Formats: sequence, C-alpha cells, structure tokens
Amino acid sequence: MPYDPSDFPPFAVTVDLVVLTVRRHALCALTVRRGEEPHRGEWALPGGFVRTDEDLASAAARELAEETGLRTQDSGSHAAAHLEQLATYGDPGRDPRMRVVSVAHLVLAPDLPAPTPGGDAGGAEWTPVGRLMGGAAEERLAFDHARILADGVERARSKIEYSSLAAAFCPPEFTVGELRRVYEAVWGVSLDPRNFHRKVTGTPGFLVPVGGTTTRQGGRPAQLFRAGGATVLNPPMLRPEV
Amino acid sequence: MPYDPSDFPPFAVTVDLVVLTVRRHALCALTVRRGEEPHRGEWALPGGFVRTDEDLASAAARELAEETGLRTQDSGSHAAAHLEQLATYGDPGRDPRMRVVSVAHLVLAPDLPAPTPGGDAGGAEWTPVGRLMGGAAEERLAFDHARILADGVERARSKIEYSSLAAAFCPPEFTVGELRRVYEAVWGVSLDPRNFHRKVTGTPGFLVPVGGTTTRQGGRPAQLFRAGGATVLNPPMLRPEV
DNA sequence: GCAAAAGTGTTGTCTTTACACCCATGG
DNA sequence: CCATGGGTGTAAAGACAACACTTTTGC
Repeated sequence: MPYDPSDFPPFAVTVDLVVLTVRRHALCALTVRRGEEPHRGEWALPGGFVRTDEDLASAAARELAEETGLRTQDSGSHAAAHLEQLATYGDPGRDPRMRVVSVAHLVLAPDLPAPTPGGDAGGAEWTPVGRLMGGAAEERLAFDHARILADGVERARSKIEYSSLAAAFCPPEFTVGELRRVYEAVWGVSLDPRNFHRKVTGTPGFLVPVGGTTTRQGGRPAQLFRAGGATVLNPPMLRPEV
Repeated sequence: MPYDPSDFPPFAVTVDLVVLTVRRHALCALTVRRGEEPHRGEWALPGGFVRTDEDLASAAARELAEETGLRTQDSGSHAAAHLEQLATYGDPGRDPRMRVVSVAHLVLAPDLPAPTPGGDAGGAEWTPVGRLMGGAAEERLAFDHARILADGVERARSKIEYSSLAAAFCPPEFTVGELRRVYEAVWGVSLDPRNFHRKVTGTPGFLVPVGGTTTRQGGRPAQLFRAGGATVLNPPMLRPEV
C-alpha cells in the first residue's frame, strides 16, 4: 500500500528498564514511585522518553545512569552492568495519555557496595521480584509493567542457563560459591556446590582464575575468578525441575 | 526528570517482517522490491506503518496477510504461521526520511502449496537466506534489513534447538523425515536419521501420531504426526558444531 | 530384484547426579 | 576443637553418536 511519509501516525517512544540484581539471596528489581498521574504514588519501572538524536540502547543507558548511577561500561573499580533489549510493548491504551510504544531493556547489575540506587528519581528502591510478581495488590506495578517485569525475569532465568551472563550479577572478581548463590537466587533452587564447581571450572574460557583468594564468605578461602571470554555455555547449565 | 507529555518527540512506528520458510531444502526469506525512494528497486523486508488503533502483533499479522495471504490462525486446511516479536530497531538515520522505530517480527511459515506470495505488494519473492546474507552486493537488503534478517535467522536457528517450533515450517501433518529436513535446512547440517527419529519420537508430547502414513517422500511409508502440546524440548536438540 | 526412505538394536563414550570424603580458615 | 564453606574422587544412571541391520514401499 503506498503511503505519504508525512502522514504517518505519530507515536511517543520510551524506554523502560527492568534492572535486576541479587541482594541477600533474593532476585530484586529496581522500582520507582510515580510522582504524577496516572498511577501517581504506585510503583513502576524506571524509564523515559527517547530523544530525537539517540538510539534505543543509548536512551536506555542514559536513563539507567540518571536513575541509578549504574554504567554499562567499566568505570574504575565498578563492574559494568549488562544491558540488552528485552521486548517492545505498544498496545493502544497501555498509557491513557497518548499512544506510547515502549522499548523495554533488561539490565543485570552487581549488588552495589553503596546500594543507594536513588539518582535524580528520588524514590528508587530494590524490591524482591517475588513480592512484585507474587500477587499482593499493594505491590502491583503500574501500567503493563508487571508483564514487562515478568518477561525480563524469565529472560534472565533462561539466559543464565546457556551463557556466562550470571557473572553480570557479581563483582568484577568473585568466587565459585558467589556465582552459585546467584544461580540459586535467580532460579529459586538449591544446587549441589560440588557439581556446580566442577561444571563452571571445567568449561574452558568460562572462568579465569585471577590469582588471589578470599574468605569473605567464611570457611576455607576460595579462589577468585573473573568472567572469561566464553559467552556461551555448552552443554548448558541444567535448571532443576523443582 | 519531569516532562510535558504533550512535548514528546514524535516517531513513526513500523513493523518489519522476517518471514522464513523451507523450500527445496533451503531456508528462504520473503523479500519485496521497493517501489519508491529511498532504495527504489532494491530488495527489502515487507513491512509498514502501525495504525493508531492496533497493537504491534496485530499490525504484523495484518501486513503479513496483505503481502502474503498467510494467516497466523488456522483457517481450514492451511497450517497457521508462527508469529513472534523479534527486536526493535531505532537508530537515528536508519531511514533518511524521518525518525522511524521499527518493531521487527519473525514469521515461520510452511512451504505453501500455492507458493505465490504476491499479495498486493506485487513483487514479493522467496530468496534463499544464504544469498541475502552471503555477500553479493547485488542482493543486499535496503536500510538495516540485512541486520534484521540476520537476527531473525539466528533466532530461528537457536529456537528450534529447545522448542517444537520447527513444526511451524511443516504442513499440519508431517513425517519425522520432513521434520528432520527442516532442521537440516535451517542449520545447514546433516543429521543422522536414526538418532533424530529416536530423539523426537522419544520426547513425550512433542509429536502426536495422527494415524495415517504417507509415501510422498518415496521409500517405506512413514507415520504422520502433528505437533504435540509440548513447546519445550528438554534436553534440547543438539546443533552439531560443523 | 533394487533403490530409497523408515525404523530398531547395540555399543562405547561422555555428562550428569548423588554423595563420601578431605582441606583451610575463623572463632 | 568445631562450624563453615571450598574443593576432589567415584560410581551409578542417563544421553548421545556411530553404525549394523531389518522393514516396506515404488519401479
């Protein structure tokens, strides 16, 4: 069908962020209190409008930095957060004010030593995803953000099966046990520490020993590793049925 | 950052379609000749503007029907094509006319008995993806469509590993050998027919025997199956290295 | 009979699992 | 000493790859 390019229906385009981390053995998502209508006072995912001169990934990285201070590139001692596009949500009526298409992005971040996520958006908080997705109406997210969050969590859960992405939840240097606790928190299961150790250390390029040891978990000192170049885990880590 | 909702930068939103099928042992994509500038006369992916009152999946299904006649719901004797969102492309400058955000969708369709894909968009054709992605400048796609196609092909290749999606390339009733030839075409490998047979028939819920047999491939008659309810294949089908 | 494709059996190898067991530290 | 977590050994069960072999059709 021929069209007049000057006659296209105008849309607003936003980026929404599903920012996940593992804190105290629980998978948590970053949420903000909405300061205006609609849904004033409710929890929502951070996000904002895409500017005319930036691409989608840049808009997501900018919003992430503005609201949390997290970077997607290594900056000094901080590990880089992982950012990837998740999916796009564009139902008419998902925002009552206008036609909005939102390109959701998924961010996996290490637990911050200084955990205050509040950037300029005041009330940002880490909330365990079990509470947000569990059902208490109290903590339901605004707009279609519960759906977006669920899609992001499912993506994270399935992607750590066959990639080294779980390391994005860890500090730059981490132990095998810390990595295992990430898997346990994200999947909500217990894994055998012995078999897990063999699996991750036995996959070439997955973990690179960095030399030192640490005892920050108690017990016998554990070797420190950083993530290796291998991004694909084959055969994959098997997610237990239960 | 507070904003004035009436002051958002306007975008055009389109859907682009990566429509894949398997014809004569080759993975093929649907391409159309552009009838206008820019890139007039070059190959491109089918697509079009999202209307103000439809959601993204509906827009993709509408464009698909307009350009190919394919349906995403079963209609009589035709198998339904599979449609899913792929990714969103929004670099400034990807379309020189204006700021366009394109939500690409992936469609997996059976090889049509009446293969004329031409809907109202005249020049639609099936082209082997090897030719489109191989490199001959002759057959390069317009805009960033080569990138979108590559992403769609990679999604299809990886998704048939762990899901029953390969059946979307087959007619409603098919044999194990036909399903195997789909895997071989999509992955570009040869698979052992005996082990393949055991794998797919041994996974509960993956294939449902439908009773009859066919001899359309020559040789001993083969049992007919349709896709079972199981959408997840665990353990996955292993894609050979070579 | 012969070619072609479907389907079954078998065997060696690799992976996963479950669990016994030892190691190195803090308190 | 003991609790805590780190790490190695080992054997049974399962999955996969390779391939010999039988079955059922069309010609």
